[in-house]
Order: sequence, then structure tokens, then C-alpha cells
Amino acid sequence: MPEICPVDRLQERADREVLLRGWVRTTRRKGKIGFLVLRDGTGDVQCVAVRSEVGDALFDLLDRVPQESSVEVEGTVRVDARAPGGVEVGLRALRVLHEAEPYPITPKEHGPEFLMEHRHLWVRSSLQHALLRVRAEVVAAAQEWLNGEGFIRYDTPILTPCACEGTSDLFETKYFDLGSAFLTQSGQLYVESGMMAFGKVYCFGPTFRSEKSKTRRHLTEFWMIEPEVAFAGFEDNLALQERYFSGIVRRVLERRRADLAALGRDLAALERVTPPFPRLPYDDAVAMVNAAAASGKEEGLTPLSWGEDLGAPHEVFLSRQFDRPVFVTRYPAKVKAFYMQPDPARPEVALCADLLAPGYGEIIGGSERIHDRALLERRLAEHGLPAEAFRWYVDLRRYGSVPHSGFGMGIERAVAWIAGATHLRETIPFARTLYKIYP
RNA sequence: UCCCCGGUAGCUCAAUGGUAGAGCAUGCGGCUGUUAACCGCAGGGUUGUAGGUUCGAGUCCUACCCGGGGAGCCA
Repeated sequence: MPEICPVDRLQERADREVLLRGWVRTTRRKGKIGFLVLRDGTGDVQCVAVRSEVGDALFDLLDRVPQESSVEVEGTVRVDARAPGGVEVGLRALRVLHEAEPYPITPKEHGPEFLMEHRHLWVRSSLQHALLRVRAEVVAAAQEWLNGEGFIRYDTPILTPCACEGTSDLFETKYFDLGSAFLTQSGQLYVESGMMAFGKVYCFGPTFRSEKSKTRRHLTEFWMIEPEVAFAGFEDNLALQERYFSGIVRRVLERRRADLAALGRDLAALERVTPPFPRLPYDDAVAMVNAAAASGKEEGLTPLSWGEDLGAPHEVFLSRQFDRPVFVTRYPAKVKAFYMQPDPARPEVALCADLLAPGYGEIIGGSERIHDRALLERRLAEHGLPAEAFRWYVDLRRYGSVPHSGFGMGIERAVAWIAGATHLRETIPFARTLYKIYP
């Protein structure tokens, strides 16, 4: 029996006998010549059989094997311009390992409800396959880039005793005799303790938001990577983020170019993701939005008054004014989290920035953190947060406190923008949304 | 929670208030280079649910259920 060969290595085996294992994507027959497209996880390849050469038994089997059956195939690798991908396999033997029942996802169009209901099967489709390979590359790059910079992965808890920034949007679960526990909505506070221990750390894991968000940019369960750096100020933070995101995009371009192309992504837009990213102060962002709203050329864009947070349409509009990701900096402190360091020159704004991807919106949010204990305690009180629950967090400011900064990047949003996916639910194998928890 | 759109065959969709249709999928037959192949034949329906208007409702009205898109909030 010939050696097993993955489909993506067939080019190297021209004119040699191979054994393939995989699933039947589709079959086609035209009289006495038949085609079977085999998928093995690494790629698709067309297998060809001519009745007069392979005999009636094998030819009829090829014609009968249902879509998505698992099979073993033996044959000769041939370079042929007529084959998709330029390589095909001349069939010599076909063994059906499991004959599939009628497959629900046919090679025609389907609606999102039907596809999400069959998500466990939909992941076999070629575009979903490409998208999830891009996700895997983003996840790997997101960690390995930081590891290469001397960051330590520092895992933060998923079950937490209280809200990080508020209590309204958390999933609650019973926790023995201690009452309730909540699924984390951010590892940020915990990762700050690691920063004080290791200097440069990051946490990476699932986070949960029980918000009733019903848009293509929201999931109730999503993955977030949150680096945190000691002795890093606001500008250091922005410099890190632009190097970081550029590095991730470059690696995906290098290793997943074919998948990005299959997804129809504009690769030039990704090639432009190089530092420095433009900085747009919040004040200027408001002015740009208001000028555009007054001109009437931007439909649905409502004017802003200083102090209001940017809405999704504002972010999309602003991001479209630049050819690469843009930092919107120094938001009003009132609309941001309690732990963000105020600008010493203008205490009404925070030393924070959101990174907006062109045409998409926010994918990273970050800030310098408050390192002064008295100020932090004042902010906790102003936000009506319970001092006791945050005692350990305040403690970090009692023992060698230093200026520090960090940010959080939503993995699915990064994947969505990099891959050009229209909906976040396709960037994770099993999306959790407001009205969907099956399968 | 609010606003907009939708629900008809396994799937994607048609159908002036007047006989329930097509393509794909499935089954059978044909075709030696197909690329979501093509050609012919066949089977396949409680039109989301419950009421109402009407001689007659897939179509109009009311309520509810489910899904999609968006807002708010955020990553």
C-alpha cells in the first residue's frame, strides 16, 4: 500500500502512487469519466476515474458514494491544468469507510439560521475552513509575538467573586456556600498583579458579557488577550499596540495568504498595516464627526457633544477616514473605566486609546492605569464600587506601585477584520449569541 | 429593551384575494475532462402558531413564537 499523503503535499509527489484519507466533498460523473473531490483537512483534490480503465465496480462505486462519506483513495498523482489547483489523482482504488447519510449542507446557498443550526457540519465548508485557519493563526501569533518580547502568560480566573467594572452584564452562577460567582468579563484587574510580579505579562482566555447585544460585532462569549506592562506610560502603550497588531497581521499574511485570498480579502489593505498608526485625539474626532454630520454627506451620522462616548456609526465613520488602523486617544474620563489614569495636563480626559480598524471599528481598547492609591480609592467611591471587593486591587498600589499600562484585544474582532468576515459568529467554531446556544 | 425586515418542499426562493411552483438536494436513466457540470423522468407541502375578515386567505387584520439586520453597551 502506498504512503499516506496529505493533499497539501501532493505537488511534491507528481507521478507517484499515493494513499489519501478523507471525506467526499462532491462527486460528478460525465458518462464514462467520473470525478470525486476529496477533502482531507489540508485541502481538496480532484480524483479522476475512467470506466474503461478502472472497471465497472469501482466506477459505479464512485458514482454512488454520498457526499461527506469517509473514504480511502489510492491512485497516481498527476499534474494537469484542467484540475482545480493543477494537481489531480488518477483513481485506482476507492474504499468507503463510512457511507454518509444524506448531507444537509448541499453545494448551494443556505441561510444563516440553517447554517448556524448545522454549525458542527458547516465548519467543513471551504470558506469556514479558511476563516478558522486564519483564526488559529491569529491566536498563535497573538501569543507567540508577546512570548518573543519577553512577556509571561499569566492566566486569570474565569470564575470571579464580583464585577470588574459594574454588575449589570455578568453571567451569574451558584458557588457552593459562598453565594454567587460571576463569569469574568475581563482579566485586566488580575493581570495587573502579574505585571507587578513579572514586569510584562498577558492573560488570554474566554470572557463573558451578558449584554443583550444583537449585532454582528457581539458575542456573549469571546476570547480576549490582555497584555500589561510595568513602567509603561501612555505613549509606550500605543507603540506596543501598533507593533503588536502589525506583527500579527504580517504573520497571517505570510502564513495564511491563500486562505485570505480564498476569502476575498483585499490584501493591500493588510499590507498597509505598518507602524506608526495615526493618533486622533477625541476632541478632533468629535470635530470630524460634527463636520461630516453637518455636511449631510454621511447618512445616519448624528452629531456629538463633547463628553459623549462614540457610538458604533461614529467609529466606523472615523475609521474610514484613514488607510490603516487609527488610535482615538484621550476620551473623556467620565465615559471610561474607573481605573484609567487621567491626563495630568487635562484631568477631564483619560490616558486611553481605542484602536479602530478601517471600516470596522474597535478591536483594541487600552489605557495607562491609575497607580496612585488615593486617586484609585476616590474613583472607586465615585463609581459606587464596593471598597471591600477591590481591597486586593488597591493593595497593588501600596507595595512598590509604578506607572503601568495595558490593553485588551478581542480575538474574534481581530480575526473578523483581518479575514474580512462580515459576522463575528463565523470567526469562532461555536458562537454564543443572544438567542443561540445550540449546537 | 427599542426600531426595521422575514418565516411557503430537506435547502434557497417564486406565487393580482381565485388549481401550491421552480432550482438545488434525493431516486432512476443518459453523456469520456467535469469545475456549484449538463439533459430527461419521478417522489417530495398542516404555507411558523392561534384567532379573525371574506363566497374564497400563502396573500388582508390581531396576538404570540422563531430568525435576520441595526441601536444602546462594549472587545
